[in-house]
Amino acid sequence: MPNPAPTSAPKSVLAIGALAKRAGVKIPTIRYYESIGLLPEAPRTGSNRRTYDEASVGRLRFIRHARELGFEVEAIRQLLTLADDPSRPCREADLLARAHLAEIESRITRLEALRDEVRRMVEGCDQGEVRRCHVIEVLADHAHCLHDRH
Amino acid sequence: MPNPAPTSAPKSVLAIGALAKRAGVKIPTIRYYESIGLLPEAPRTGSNRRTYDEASVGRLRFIRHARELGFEVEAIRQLLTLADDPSRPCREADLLARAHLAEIESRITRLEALRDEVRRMVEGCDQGEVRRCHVIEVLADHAHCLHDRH
DNA sequence: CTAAAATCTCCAGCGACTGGAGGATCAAGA
DNA sequence: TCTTGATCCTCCAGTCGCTGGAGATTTTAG
Repeated sequence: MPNPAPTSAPKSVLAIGALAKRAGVKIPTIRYYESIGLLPEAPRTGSNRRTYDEASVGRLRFIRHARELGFEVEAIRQLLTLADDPSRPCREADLLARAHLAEIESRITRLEALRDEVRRMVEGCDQGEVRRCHVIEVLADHAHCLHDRH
Repeated sequence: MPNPAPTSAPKSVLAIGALAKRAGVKIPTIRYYESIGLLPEAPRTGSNRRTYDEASVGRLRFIRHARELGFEVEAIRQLLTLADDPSRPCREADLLARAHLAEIESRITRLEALRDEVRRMVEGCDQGEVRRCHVIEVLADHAHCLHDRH
């Protein structure tokens, strides 16, 4: 009895380990995402193992990518809701991303001030005794700093 | 019965709340620092309240400042050990700070890549439907990104 | 004297995972 | 067929650096 669609694309049902590899996240992270509702509850095999498909890979990659871009889980939850309903206006996603952009820029600014501070600190060190150590001095007294806020 | 030293310079013994204000940290944070050994155990009054002095203000400011500069608690612990012994060569403090500087610079670089990504994402949005939303697209597919690593 | 403010200890929670214990199940080789 | 090792399951505890609440006590101001 010939198979109608011989070796027809193995349907690609993935175990959690395979999904983890494909999406580049650790297994416990996947279970964690499921537990907080970022991923839907995966269908189980008879022996209670989670099963995934290609769509899962996409969704998980979406999440991972958003996390790498620094989005918080709550923001991702909103983005996923948006992404799941393609007919909605994307203004919300846009606003989310814009807020995130502002946050990133602020972080960069603060880190640059910080970098200047630490650089000054390191450059002022004459490698002598701690007694005269610029690093220690600066840490002990904010007045040595150029910036009020780090 | 006259007091031998009548109101002689209040010795400036600080309660935890006063210390918190002077050093700019919250009260539970002070207790937390004590619990992890960043601050020594404070001497107590008869009624079990912690007491501090000017030196405590300095030490706590040192810690807070180092935290603001992004040092981890473990690094601060080391720095405090160094600062407490002014006769030691400051090479260790210098190395610590240099390692920290490298870390900061790396963070800035990664954040800049991230910022470019998100900026591109936002600028590509035509405010239409999610169907065509650049933000969603980029998040769904890393291939849209300029950088491999964020 | 009383009422409010400050402090105490203990414990739980945040976010975003990470890892281990102890047990079940699967896939492959001898 | 048996066995070994890999993979999976759940549950729970730990990470880091705090933060805040409950409930009890003590200090301070009016």
